Amino acid sequence: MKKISDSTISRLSRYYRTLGRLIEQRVQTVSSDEIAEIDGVTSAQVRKDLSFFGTFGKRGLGYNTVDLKNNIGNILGLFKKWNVVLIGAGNIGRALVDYGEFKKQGFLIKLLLDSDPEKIGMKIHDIEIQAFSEASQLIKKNKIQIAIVAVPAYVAQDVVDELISTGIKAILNFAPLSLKVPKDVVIKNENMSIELEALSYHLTNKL
Amino acid sequence: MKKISDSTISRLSRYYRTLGRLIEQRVQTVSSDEIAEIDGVTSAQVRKDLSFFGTFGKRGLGYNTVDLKNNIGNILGLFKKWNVVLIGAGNIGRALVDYGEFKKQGFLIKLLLDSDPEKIGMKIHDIEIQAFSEASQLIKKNKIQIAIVAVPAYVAQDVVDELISTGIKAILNFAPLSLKVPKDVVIKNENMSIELEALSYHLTNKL
DNA sequence: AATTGTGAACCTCTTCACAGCT
DNA sequence: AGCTGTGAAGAGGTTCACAATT
Repeated sequence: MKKISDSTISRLSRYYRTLGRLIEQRVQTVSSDEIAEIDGVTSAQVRKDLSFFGTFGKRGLGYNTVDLKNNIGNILGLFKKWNVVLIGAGNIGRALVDYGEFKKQGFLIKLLLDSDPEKIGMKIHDIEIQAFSEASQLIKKNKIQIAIVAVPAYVAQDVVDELISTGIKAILNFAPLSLKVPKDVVIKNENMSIELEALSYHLTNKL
Repeated sequence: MKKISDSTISRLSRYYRTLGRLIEQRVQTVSSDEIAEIDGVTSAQVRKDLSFFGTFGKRGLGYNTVDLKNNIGNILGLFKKWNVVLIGAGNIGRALVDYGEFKKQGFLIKLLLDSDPEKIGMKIHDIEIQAFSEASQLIKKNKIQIAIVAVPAYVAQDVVDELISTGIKAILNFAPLSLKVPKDVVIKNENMSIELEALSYHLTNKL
């Protein structure tokens, strides 16, 4: 399949949510222009993004909201269930377990690992914290496909290396540094500090 | 000043962290090649990013780590203190207050606002939760410059409109939808679901 | 000899504009 | 008449490659 840009994928996620809200409002048909307006992009962008994957609209009429949402859901693989391991039971880790949104979308946190002996055996929402040293067998046993890394920066690369050696191919990294992964592994970074620093930059230089 | 791309700004944040780690390791001089290698970009990219703001290196020698870190810190405005209001004392809000990293970097959460009467008066780490209805005067009194929005999607646009009317020009949004802001306001989105969905896409289509 | 700083070439993503359906 | 789908044009970002400097 042709290489699709990251920006296209993240816009598809946004259209998907937008369609969800439109459907809640009983809207049955929508034009690329309307989606574009809601999500702050151009209508050509919306049509181009969709065109990489097929033709989902009717000329002259627009898109059926329910159909388009299902099509995007399929493209993104959102109707599957994904088993997730979360490494690091600190503040961020805890918030992520609490955050119900993931579960609703099919990302199931099955495993909670930490290296701190004090934390092992404790539970967060019915999930018991287990030792990171057991990662390899637990990840296999629980058929985990996605890892969320919420550990301090100085151990993050080691944790990721270990995860990759157990066969994990998709990682969401919260540690504030760039991690090295082989090119068959996808890693996405979530870094609140970087976004805050972008705000700092704009306040400093634009005003 | 020439328009600098968002990607340049976020790479500068990453170089800044990398330089911090190098300095901890007593490294005094670094080449664009070494920074590039650590952060997974090309050396030309590093030099080009820096060139928008000045010339910080010595040909043949590279960059002094401490000087370069300070220069980038100044560019990003990281040596200022920023007063931050956090709207929404739910899971994410709570984790953000707990997360000590912000404070270290000069982002001071001064104000915690929520609309839930049950929560008002409660404290998180010495910060009392106050009513969002008081936003306007509290934001002015506390000289707040940055708002972090961690409220449910369906109220996020109203919250943001209210914040903008009080004069806020920089917003970090955790609600999973696109928000409309005037063009003199900077808004950055932090959306874990979108990154997870990108992982879902890659697992679904690449394997 | 090594490494920066940068114009030019290159590549990728976005927007335009219009033919083609409904 | 209205709106999609898309090739072509345009804009923007990245990499190349080399003169300039230490």
